[in-house]
Amino acid sequence: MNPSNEKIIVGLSGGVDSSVAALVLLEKGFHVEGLFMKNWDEEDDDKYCNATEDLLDAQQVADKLGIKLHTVNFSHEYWEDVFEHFLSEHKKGRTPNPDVLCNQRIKFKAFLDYAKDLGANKIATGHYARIINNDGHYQLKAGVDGNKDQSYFLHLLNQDQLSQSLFPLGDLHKKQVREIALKNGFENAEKKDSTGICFIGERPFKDFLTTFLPKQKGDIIDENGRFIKHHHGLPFYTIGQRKGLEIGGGYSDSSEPWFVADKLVESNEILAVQGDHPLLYHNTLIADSVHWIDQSPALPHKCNAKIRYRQASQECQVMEIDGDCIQVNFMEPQRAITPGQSIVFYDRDVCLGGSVIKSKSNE
RNA sequence: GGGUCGUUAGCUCAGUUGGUAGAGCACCGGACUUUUAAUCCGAUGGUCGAGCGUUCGAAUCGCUCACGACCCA
Repeated sequence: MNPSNEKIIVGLSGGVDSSVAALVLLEKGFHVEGLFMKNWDEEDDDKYCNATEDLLDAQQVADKLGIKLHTVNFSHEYWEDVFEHFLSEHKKGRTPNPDVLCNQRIKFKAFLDYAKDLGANKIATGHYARIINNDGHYQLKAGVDGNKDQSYFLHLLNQDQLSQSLFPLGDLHKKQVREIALKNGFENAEKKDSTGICFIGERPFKDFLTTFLPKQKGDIIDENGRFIKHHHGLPFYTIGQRKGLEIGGGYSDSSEPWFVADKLVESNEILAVQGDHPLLYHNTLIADSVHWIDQSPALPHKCNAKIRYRQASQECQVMEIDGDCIQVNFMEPQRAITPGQSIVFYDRDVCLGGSVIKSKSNE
């Protein structure tokens, strides 16, 4: 197909990445338009809300590129499809990853549908990942820039979604992207990468959760069941966490820092341990809601996995328990396996899919 | 009633032969990072229980008092 006959709608966030993505597509000859999403309703004077200035940045880039910029508000969809799940998971003592769902339900669903209504053949985003078409089977591959690879967040996409999406930055390094932006006079060329929950942004997480979840105090106990002090509520802690436990000296003979080893939902207790404690390590986990990007590999399957974004891939074996549920055995014990987080599988740089961690154990 | 040992940063403690104080943890800030965390870097923080002495100079010696722990009556 001749690129000039294809209309691509790029998700322009106001950041460098999506801006350069749009530019790359233009240079390839596509007909490009931009779409700015606002998915989190908040007062414009909120100190953490940058939506207004992000839109200005997006508009500046659109003007510079001479493309049309649409805007849309998916706050309702975001709340219902992503945020409510996020809150209910936290209430159950798990640590969810909202951005994984955001991609599946918002950017590559609500956004995709909206773009097609605008006449788009495909959509594009500034993600650092690659899509490979193998005779009609779409593969998701890690971005060439290993430091920025975002395939972890995209592992819930399916064939339909991948077939209608483009990641123009997949073959580029972040450094190159900034250089391109600079060369083209984008005002956001030096803009700091956005972090924090997608669309909500970076803000003090505990304070943020407090506005949505009740504070149910409970006990922090050590491995012998001894009471140490109170905690502020299970949702405000994550397995493996150090900061925020507020455990100073004097609770044991050791002066090593304390970490959350487990969250005991039934008794509303946190189990804390000191230093690089064995209770922080497990070599097996159970996960459900399995999603494979293409066909399911024949199980058991040896591959690599990440139990958190930006973690080095770990060797493991995936075994089927039933259709939706798997067990993963690691070659090396893993620190702080966290229920609610996604485990994402890779064969080399090909992302196979992932699953939501349910529990951890040792064999 | 007598005796011993304690009382130093938010917490637990270290402070050499007396020369106006350090560590770990916690807290705070920054870097990293489209989740939560981890990790790394940095900063704040003490009139050394109180008072009086000895000394050129005391957290460090002496005395008194307060508080705490333990022991003996």
